Amino acid sequence: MTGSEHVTADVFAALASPVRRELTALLLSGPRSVNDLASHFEMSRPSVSEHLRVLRDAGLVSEERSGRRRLYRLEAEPLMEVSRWLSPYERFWRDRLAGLRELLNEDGDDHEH
Amino acid sequence: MTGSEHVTADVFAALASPVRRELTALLLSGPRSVNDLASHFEMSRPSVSEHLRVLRDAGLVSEERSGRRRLYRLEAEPLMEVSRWLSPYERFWRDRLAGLRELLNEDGDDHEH
DNA sequence: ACAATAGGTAGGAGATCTCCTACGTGTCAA
DNA sequence: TTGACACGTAGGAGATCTCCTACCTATTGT
Repeated sequence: MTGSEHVTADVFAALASPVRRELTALLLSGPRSVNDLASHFEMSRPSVSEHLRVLRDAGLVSEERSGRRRLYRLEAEPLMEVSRWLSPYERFWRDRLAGLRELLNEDGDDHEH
Repeated sequence: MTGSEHVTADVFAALASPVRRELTALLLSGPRSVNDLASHFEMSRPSVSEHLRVLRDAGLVSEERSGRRRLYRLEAEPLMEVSRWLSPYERFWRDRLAGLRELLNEDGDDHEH
């Protein structure tokens, strides 16, 4: 049992591509159609479609059909999982920073005038 | 300028592999040697070395030579960058949850007895 | 000095990723 | 209905990833 690894698995893989991170960033401002999204990239529209499929498979976006267009919408859950995955590491670097501050305080004591 | 994309770039790619996420998890408890790390995997030690190289290139770990061993240590900075990358999305899902709560409250009003 | 230990590197096989162009499907407007 | 539009899918070329087995170097203990 790898615990949280199961769910987080392909979310990280999906976010590994700069194009897909840019897509999620574009969707922060609200749902958008494929052509709208594709217009922000140099690459062909079908390629953007494929990136959207990867994001969809990871649960990061959902699609809603509206006439002949499809609106892609950002989904929060997988991102919350990334946040949860990150939390032990947050504790880790907080401890590091705390240790650093302590060290600086000792140094400050030495140099008090 | 893609802003935060620059630094975050290969960090996400490095974390895309389950093996490498497992490696960083192992390093949470402190620095470890390569053999120590490799013993937790089915795969060959050279392959683990390669994964460590990817993590090192992303700045996620550093190596310290100690005799004939090399201790790998988790580095906080790249993880903090992931956290910073995540923060606009945190705002996004907080808004979503707030909207959901509001909806539930309205629903509660309808059902008051 | 020599064998054993710790670990990186080379080279390659096979899988996967990323992009393309062509083409198919559903929907709207005239 | 017919053409234009919005989008997905197929198939394939080339790059990259992931793992392996050699093999090499540096360090330690005897």
